[in-house]
Amino acid sequence: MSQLQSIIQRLEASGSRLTASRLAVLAAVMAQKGHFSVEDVLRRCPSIGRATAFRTMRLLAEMDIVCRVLLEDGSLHYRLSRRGHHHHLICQACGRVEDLDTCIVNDLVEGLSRSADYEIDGHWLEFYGRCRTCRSVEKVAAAQ
Amino acid sequence: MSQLQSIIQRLEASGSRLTASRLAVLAAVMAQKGHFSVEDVLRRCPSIGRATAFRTMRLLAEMDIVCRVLLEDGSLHYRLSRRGHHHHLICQACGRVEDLDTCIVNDLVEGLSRSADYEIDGHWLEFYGRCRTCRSVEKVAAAQ
DNA sequence: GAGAGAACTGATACTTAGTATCGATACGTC
DNA sequence: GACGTATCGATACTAAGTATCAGTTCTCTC
Repeated sequence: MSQLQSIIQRLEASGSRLTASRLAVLAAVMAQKGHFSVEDVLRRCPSIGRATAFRTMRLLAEMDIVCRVLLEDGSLHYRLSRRGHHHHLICQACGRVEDLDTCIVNDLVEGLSRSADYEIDGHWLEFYGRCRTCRSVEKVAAAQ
Repeated sequence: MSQLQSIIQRLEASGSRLTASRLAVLAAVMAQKGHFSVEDVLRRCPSIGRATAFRTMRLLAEMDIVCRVLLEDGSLHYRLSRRGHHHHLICQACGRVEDLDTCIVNDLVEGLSRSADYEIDGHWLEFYGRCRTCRSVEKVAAAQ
């Protein structure tokens, strides 16, 4: 089953209607390579209303079909999601996002809950840096 | 030396002028108990221009006098900063923020740099939950 | 198939957070 | 005092997202 089919199944199973607008947004989302803003989606689907785009993105985020990516400047982007809780490594040079397979702060959360006597039920974690490819390119450029 | 005096010294040492507006913003920042938005500062200093408030907060953030606090909904607040890189534990019930003494992801960053072959030079990390006080209050309320 | 009700739509106005611009003013230095 | 720079508040603007609303489409029931 293709990724699109699987998403469509999940949408239908949740009781949401599969409308033309939603399919258009879905297609735009799947056409994006890395992370993107709602404005990017709107640019790809100019016939879709602004409110509908935001509504649909919120729906997709709630269903864990897309996930939110927080950029270093604080702006919020989206990205087709692998399912389940995970974190991102974002290349500041090319914008490419890598998913971290598991949530690597679970141990930290447990330790903190005990030591700080907090009930921790959420966290934000994003890493920023430079991927291998961009680093090699920079090295080559610097050597010239 | 009081905290205010120390901040004033740092501002002067950086070559920034110590104007009435900046002192007013500083006073408003120090009067806030937890995290706050620029709008909160503006409410406390109604005579200060909007642009000036944003400018001054940016200056204070750059000088590490305040730090940015990312709320779970993605909105950006500020908070009088302990110096140096650190993270926050934010109580969703009362809004209180606790500072985590050290950056607890340094080891993670190092491991990731090696395993993912990334040069990691920044990260966002915030924890959300319920502090001890709020949890006790909830327990009492639930028992009644 | 008709009708009712819910889900969904795009248009639009609005809110919120932050930036850009600009002429006025204050300050430091000579 | 003159001059240059830093800073100011007012204001208009932008970007991102929400609220509202009348119209449309879908689904369900009869």
